[in-house]
Formats: sequence, C-alpha cells, structure tokens
Amino acid sequence: MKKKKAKEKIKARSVPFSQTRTRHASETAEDYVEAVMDLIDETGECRVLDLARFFNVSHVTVSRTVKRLNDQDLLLTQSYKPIELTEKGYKLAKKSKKRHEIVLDFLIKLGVDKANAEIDSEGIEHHVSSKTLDAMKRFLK
Amino acid sequence: MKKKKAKEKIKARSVPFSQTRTRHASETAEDYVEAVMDLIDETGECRVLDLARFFNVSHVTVSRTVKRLNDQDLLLTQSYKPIELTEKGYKLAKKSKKRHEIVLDFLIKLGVDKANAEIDSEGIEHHVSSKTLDAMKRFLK
DNA sequence: CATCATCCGTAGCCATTGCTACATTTGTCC
DNA sequence: GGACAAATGTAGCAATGGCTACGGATGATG
Repeated sequence: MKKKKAKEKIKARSVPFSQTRTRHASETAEDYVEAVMDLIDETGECRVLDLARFFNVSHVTVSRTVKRLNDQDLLLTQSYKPIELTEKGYKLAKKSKKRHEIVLDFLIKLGVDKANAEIDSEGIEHHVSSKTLDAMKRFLK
Repeated sequence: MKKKKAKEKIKARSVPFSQTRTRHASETAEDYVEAVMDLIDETGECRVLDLARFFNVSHVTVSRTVKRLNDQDLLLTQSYKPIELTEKGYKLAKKSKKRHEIVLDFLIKLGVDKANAEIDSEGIEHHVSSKTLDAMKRFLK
C-alpha cells in the first residue's frame, strides 16, 4: 500500500454526503408543506387526491406520507377531511417557498429557459445552504 | 367548490417532481462511480471500506450498493477484491466529475465560500439539466 | 332517504438505503 | 502453518416511498 497518506484523508470527505434516506425524508416534508400551502391558497382547501395529482403519485403514497407529517407536527389531518398546516408546517412551507422562488428566479436570470428552470429549481432547492442562497440573492440584485 | 378552475391546473405541475424522483434513482450510481474513480486515482485502489469511510456509512450498505451497481454494469466486483470501474462506469464517472467541477467552480465564482460550495455542489450536481449546466459554463467565462 | 360516484383508508407487495450482529476470507507475523 | 486482526460477506430488522386491490365513508342527486 504505497499511497497510505492519501487514504487517511478520505474520511474528511464524507461531510458533503448526508445520509441519503434522512435527506430524502426532509425533502419530502418540505415539498408537501409547500404544496399544501399552495393548494389551500389557490383552491381553498387541500385534499389527499389534490396532492396525489400534484406530485403525480397514488393517493396511497400521499395518505401514508401525510400521516407521517401529521406525527411530525407539520400537518393536521383527520380521516376524510381536508389537510391543514400546523404553525410549524406553515413556517417551513413559507421558508421553502421563498427559497424555491429565489432559486427559480436565479436560474431564469442566469439564462435558463422557464421549463428547465422549474424542473431544476425543484431538485436544487433542497440542497442550497443559506450561504449559497445569499449569493443567489446578491446576483438577483 | 368555488375555485374549480384552479384545481384543474394542478396536474400540470407534477412534471418537475416526476423528474426529480427519476434523478434520485441515479444519484447513488453517480456518487459511487465518481468516488471509485477518485479513490483509485488517489490511493491506487478502491475497497469497500474506503467507500464506507468516504460516504460515512457502514460497509454493509456499501457492499450491497456495489453489488447492485455491478449488476447494472457500472462496477466490477469480486468477493474480497478491490472494486473496479467498467467502461460504462468510467464514462459516467468522468461525466459526473466534470459536471460536479463545473457546479463547484460556478458556486465559488458566485461568491460562495469553498466549504459551503463543496457541500452544496455535491447535492446540486444531480439536479442540474444540460441547459442549466450550459448557463453555468457561460457564467464562468 | 336510497343510490352511486368519488374520496380515502387499509392490507400487503416491492425496492432502496440505513443499521447491528455474526460468519467467513485474507493477509501478516511469529 | 497457526493465530490473529482486518476486510468483507450474509442475515435480518426498520424507515421511506412506490404500487394495486379492495372496502368503507361522504356527499350529491334523484
């Protein structure tokens, strides 16, 4: 093993890789509260099937996820009733939406067409630190 | 139901989420082949435990994922032997690394400090379309 | 108020990504 | 060549997120 020094440095790089499962779970939470907020805002209420159509998944997937987010105190649900946001969920939704808008506007100003900007901003928004968000804000000015 | 029109428009928005979900599937593959390439380059070989330390997960998780990527013809593995890249895996690794570098350089030029740029570029790189990548390249010039 | 369509919940399947605990292989050192 | 440590594999559990199939709840309409 000739390059031992190099191997010793490897561990340091694990920092950027947060646990994929955990990360995906909080991405879902952000997407859901944001969608619930938008749907209530635009249509007056948010139903399981609205979310299913919004995310293009089955109502079963939505139902299970909504139940989990209810347990996490982000949403309020009752069987066969519209979905509401908790205070905590509403705060997260506003923060996510704000960040999403900044990323979207940023990509458009960077010269990306609207369709691609919308797709990419959806994926990117969950991986943007406050420092990067600040840099995007500066660029927008 | 007064705001029916608004509800009818919801379906159209599912597109970005479908794309994001599809990308999640290949994220792991890209991270792994890129890591394997880097580890071979820097230390001469790539072992299961090297990847475990690199990603900060258990060797079991790595072992299982490596087996799957072997089935997908991206990696070559034999029990208790170093991990190698296939031609297909090497091509994907080079492409991923290139994209990763562009995103990282882009964030730094945007004014993000190196530490945050490294973390964010790792998450962002998987959600950048070719259009957005082109826009980043233009910005770098 | 009965019926029927729509909405939603539950059961139960699969894949991915995490883990611990335990078994096996490999390589090194005496 | 035996023993021991390190590396790797296997078994099996949990959480998340996808699905279909089926059944119960709700609300609108006759």
